[in-house]
Amino acid sequence: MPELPEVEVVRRGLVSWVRGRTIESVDVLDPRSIRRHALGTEDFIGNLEGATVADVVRRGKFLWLPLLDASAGPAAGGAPANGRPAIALMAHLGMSGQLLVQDGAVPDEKHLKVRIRLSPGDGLPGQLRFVDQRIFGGLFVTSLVPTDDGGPGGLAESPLPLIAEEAAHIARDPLDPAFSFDLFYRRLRKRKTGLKRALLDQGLVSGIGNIYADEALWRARLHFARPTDTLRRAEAERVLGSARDVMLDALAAGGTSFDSLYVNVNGASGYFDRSLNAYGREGQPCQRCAAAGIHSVMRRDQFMNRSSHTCPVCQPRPRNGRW
DNA sequence: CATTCGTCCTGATAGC
DNA sequence: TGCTATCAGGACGAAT
Repeated sequence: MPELPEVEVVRRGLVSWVRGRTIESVDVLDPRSIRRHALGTEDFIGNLEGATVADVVRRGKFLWLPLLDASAGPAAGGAPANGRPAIALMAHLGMSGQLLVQDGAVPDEKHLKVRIRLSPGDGLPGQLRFVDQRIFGGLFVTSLVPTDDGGPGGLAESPLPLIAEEAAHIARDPLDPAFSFDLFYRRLRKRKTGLKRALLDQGLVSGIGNIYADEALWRARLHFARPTDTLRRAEAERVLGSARDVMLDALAAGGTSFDSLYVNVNGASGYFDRSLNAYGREGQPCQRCAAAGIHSVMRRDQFMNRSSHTCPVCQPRPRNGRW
């Protein structure tokens, strides 16, 4: 389940393999994987073929490749005179999406959805492949628009102050140097909802999914149903700091691979799942309580149609909790 | 307006 | 063995 650290691992991997290369041809093997491209398969392919990958940029869990259109100079019309990319290939990995850099001789993956053939590079693999089992993820082409907040964000600031239109509503993430805690806290306090709902809301803070939400809440000793409008500043700082720390740890470990669906661009899994303290630990002792000599068993609750893992001792349920 | 809910999907697994 | 039911969940549009 790719969340921010996993997407960032993919982004870093892609940069060295695809930046500066030209898209020669595209096969859409399953149109469901480009359903967010409203104009259809032909238009999708037409936008990509002949374009050159200028960069690989991320905001939250959205990843995109700004494209330079070689066929369209100022004379061809439609292209920006300053030579800046106007469109991007957008990717979201959803639940099970993978972006793999593969040699063309490698047999098609079972769930290969889109194949992108790249211009020959010096010993570089020839294809970028989008593989997705559950089809919650997808690819589409989108416009690049000016950002109103200084840049796309992420860990590697793009030199271009442009953001993919479909990612413009997404908030900055806790690892982003330009993330504003004050803005986050102000907006959090106005919400009438539970803390985990807020952490999962990509418009408030991005990059956090179910796994890292549970880990951040556990580290901060806060319950998922805690009403956001009662959170003290120190508590909000604690949970945001925990989210940042756990995602930095995961990034250093190459990402989490809980069920082997997530892999980096070379198909290798991260190993952060060995370090999880909450997610998937139902019925096992709470590590923090055990270290303090207290007996406590991690529990799992259904919440928002997904699982939430908490320690009943160090993350007590609030009396006026909001599910 | 803010918030919550239903929907999209497949494969692993449990239970009979 | 082979069937069915259940579960996993990110993001968006619809509903409240």
